[in-house]
Amino acid sequence: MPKRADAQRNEKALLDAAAAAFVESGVDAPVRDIAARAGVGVGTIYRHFPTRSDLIAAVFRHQVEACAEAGPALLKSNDSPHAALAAWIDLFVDFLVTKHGLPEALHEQGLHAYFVERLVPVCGQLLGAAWNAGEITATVEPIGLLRGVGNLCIGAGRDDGYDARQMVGFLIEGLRAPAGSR
Amino acid sequence: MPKRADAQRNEKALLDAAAAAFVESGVDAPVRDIAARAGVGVGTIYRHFPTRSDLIAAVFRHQVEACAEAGPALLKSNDSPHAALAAWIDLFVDFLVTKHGLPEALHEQGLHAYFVERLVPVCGQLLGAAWNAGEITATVEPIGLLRGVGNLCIGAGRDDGYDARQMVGFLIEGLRAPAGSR
DNA sequence: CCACGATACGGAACAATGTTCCGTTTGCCA
DNA sequence: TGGCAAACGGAACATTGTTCCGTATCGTGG
Repeated sequence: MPKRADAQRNEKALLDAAAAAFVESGVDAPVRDIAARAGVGVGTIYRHFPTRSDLIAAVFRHQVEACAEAGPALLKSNDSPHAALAAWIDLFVDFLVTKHGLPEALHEQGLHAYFVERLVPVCGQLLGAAWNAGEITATVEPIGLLRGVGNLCIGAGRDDGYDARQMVGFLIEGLRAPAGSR
Repeated sequence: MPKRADAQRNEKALLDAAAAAFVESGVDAPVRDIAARAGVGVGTIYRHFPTRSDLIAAVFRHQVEACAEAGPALLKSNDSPHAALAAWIDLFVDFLVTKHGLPEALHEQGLHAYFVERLVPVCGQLLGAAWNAGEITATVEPIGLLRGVGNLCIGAGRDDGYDARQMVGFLIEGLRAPAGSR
């Protein structure tokens, strides 16, 4: 049976309010603020999203999806698999650095599971292709690489002297270094 | 004028208690737990260490100091400045990965300031030497590199599939990549 | 059109945590 | 030993995520 009309309305209002709050105050925006913005009580949030992480995941689902789907496409449109991997990671970084607080939130239980489930297979495919092409000789777990990149994005966009994109660039470039030099 | 005897005693008890709590529960150990361990009230903690970050900094001061002092020595004992840098970063990583929660805490205001103040100059010296030797061609801010390494250490030592040391290895190796390939 | 049961809602209440405040206790010196 | 500055303890406050339950609302069967 379909949800009640008010429930559907509230869910959408919550997603909109959360998105707005995340833009304005970062992903750490307090649950109460989001509830107030949506004009509902906190209980309503928790009925729709059992955990703050679930709400965050729901808000960003579309963008994560888009990122995941871009993987195979990049593999086709790039001559070198390593270049495709670099381009894909770039997309991931673009996504992360524009969401204040998301990279740090990525360590929360539920959110972490969601990102891993959706993105690790894609990363694995790109990494595997680069390995097969001989562009990478080290044994790297897809999940390890993604977590590394996610971690490097922590604190990006505070315009102090930290350039997450540059650091990710080094990391990806380092993957290519010949085994002998490591 | 020297501190009162009980104050001195309590400060030492607090440092010991905090160190023990950090080993057992990580750097996130609640202030109340530390106070209880030391047999003092929370007010006493705040009189000695205005902020939790100050307490953390105090507990690890010796190790940070040792790390900082190792920099110039490594520069002398290594043929290549890049190798010295790698060795020094290794020391830093060793320090971080053995302290549950420290890398994430590194973003707290006071703690961050302390680490930056003490370690950035050392990192800058190693980085400068590698640059002068032509082993690094990119322009990298010492603070950026340190933050990157610190970030990569987040979540290390939970023995899930994340190998912070490996990621840091890639990052440092990536510094060396010729400018044309970036 | 209305009553009624299932569904959903609101927000008070709880737990955990960092931090502040202030009445009380204690060390030290004259 | 008396007194006071220094230090103490822990209750109290603010901020969070989360849970709970009495109340309001929706939608359907009559």
